[in-house]
Amino acid sequence: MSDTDARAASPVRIRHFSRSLPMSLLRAREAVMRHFRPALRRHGMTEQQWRVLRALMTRPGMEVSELAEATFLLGPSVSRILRDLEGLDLITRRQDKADQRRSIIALSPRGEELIERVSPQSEAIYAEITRRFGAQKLAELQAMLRELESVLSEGPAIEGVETRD
Amino acid sequence: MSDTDARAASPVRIRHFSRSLPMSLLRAREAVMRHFRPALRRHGMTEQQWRVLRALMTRPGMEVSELAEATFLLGPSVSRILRDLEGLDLITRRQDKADQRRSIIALSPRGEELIERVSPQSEAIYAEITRRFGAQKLAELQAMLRELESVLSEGPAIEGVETRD
DNA sequence: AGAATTTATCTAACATGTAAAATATCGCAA
DNA sequence: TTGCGATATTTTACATGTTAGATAAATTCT
Repeated sequence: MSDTDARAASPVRIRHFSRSLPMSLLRAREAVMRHFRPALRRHGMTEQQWRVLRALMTRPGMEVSELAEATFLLGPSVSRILRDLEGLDLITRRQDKADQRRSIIALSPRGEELIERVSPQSEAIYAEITRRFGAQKLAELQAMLRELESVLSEGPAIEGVETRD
Repeated sequence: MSDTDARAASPVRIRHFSRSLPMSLLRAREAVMRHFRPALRRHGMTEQQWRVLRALMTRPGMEVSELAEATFLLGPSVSRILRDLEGLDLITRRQDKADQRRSIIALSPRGEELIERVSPQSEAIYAEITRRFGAQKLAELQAMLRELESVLSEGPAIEGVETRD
């Protein structure tokens, strides 16, 4: 859903919403991801699989719910992706002895190899993005994004008029 | 794909990538969209359908490729969404007499009614987002996002090392 | 001890993202 | 006039986003 200007009598009643906030965020993200995607494809990996593998690098083992949070993926998506990664022998899964509802997910040796091969390219791309945009500006943008997220996640949900259940 | 710090010998070899640029953009967008989604659901509409209908408000008729650009949706997605919207009687489709390959898409009367009902809620939500974050800061954020997109869309694609076809 | 509630994860179903390919139409050169 | 390349859109196939619900295990209460 996009933002709108105040209703006006002009023919263009709502600003061109490709410049709304959600759209701007989407376009910016696509402009960034477009550069990473080819490298991922060369290694037969999707963006979401990469996010999972990257998250698993940070610790020797993670629970599924932790992975969902770290990767910002929905639960059902993580379940399916883990199923595929397990089939590709890129991760291992074991049950938590203390709580059998939980699984502990870890990188397999093959998964670690793949990460080793992809990481240098990922870093190189990010370095070039930083160079083009400017490290100072990037830090400012990150701070603003963090603040936007924080401001909107605190306090009550915003509802439109005519709320009904 | 996420950003990375320079390789380090520390145990945390790559920064927690939930704070990478792509992830930050994704989280920020979700923080915004989370407030819009309930209102859309109350009208039985998905976010993408709303984007298409909103785009159609700006002109009496649009081509499919124009719609894809205005809504930042991929061609196959637009095709499917238009099929569904047509089935819901929210849009009309006619062939361009000058070029029969092209379709001209327009809002139907029902579509216009729906937009009239949803728009006030959308605007109210956006106004509250603006109030919470600050209009000045929002403008700055928009400008930075636009610049990021511009910087990354000009010049050559960035490729990682070991490029091979 | 047993029942009820809560929690963690997975599955189902459908919409959309994405890459590749197919189909129809148009424009241009020979 | 015909053939070829380009263009616009749709379709196919598969991955993921999303909501809702199912299953299994743990915790809490009676």
